[in-house]
Amino acid sequence: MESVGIPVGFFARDPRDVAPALLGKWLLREDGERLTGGLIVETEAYLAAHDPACHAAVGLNRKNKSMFGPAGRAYVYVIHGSSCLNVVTDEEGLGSAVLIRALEPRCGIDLMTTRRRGRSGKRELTTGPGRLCEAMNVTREWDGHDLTSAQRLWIQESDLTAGDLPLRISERIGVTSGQDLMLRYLIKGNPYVSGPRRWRL
DNA sequence: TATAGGATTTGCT
DNA sequence: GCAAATCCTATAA
Repeated sequence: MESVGIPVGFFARDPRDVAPALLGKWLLREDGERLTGGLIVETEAYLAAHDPACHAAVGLNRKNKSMFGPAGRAYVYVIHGSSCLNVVTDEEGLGSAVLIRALEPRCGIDLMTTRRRGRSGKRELTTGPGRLCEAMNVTREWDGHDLTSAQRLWIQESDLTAGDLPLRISERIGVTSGQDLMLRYLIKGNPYVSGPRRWRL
């Protein structure tokens, strides 16, 4: 597989457009000679305006500043002890992102299993935002990393076209505000989407 | 230094 | 399906 990044312009638009377009794309991680990663199957959009659940809603601070940076960069935060990976969207300064919630694991399964401390269940590897970060060794240190760079941690095109995949949209998971907003995007029927089975049918 | 809270995960019923 | 564990972060004292 050849490493090719995605142009910044893909990310520099409304997260409600970016989030569904990311479905079916690769999220890859290379450290040393070891490649891990998979196909994105579930995302959530966090909006720059009128979205109380978005971390940018409180204004720019030390923790969320990368959210206001250039599109295509990583925004990594920690919650309940777990890291979560986002891609920054929109024009610089607005403060929006897409949370990557689940992958279909494809590369470096063994290494990801090790990082997940032996949890080898098919849905225990990269199903859930905290789990996929643990499996791919993504921590807060990756905050601000350029995900268009095709190096070390990046997103790239696959053979799949997001528009051809069966799309389902729902409320976001876990948020305590803005629950009514339909901003979660998933590949319908994909077994690696988080949550109970009925939520992905 | 103490405390509350959160875009989670896990285990048990 | 639910509740507890976990644990970092921010805020206040």
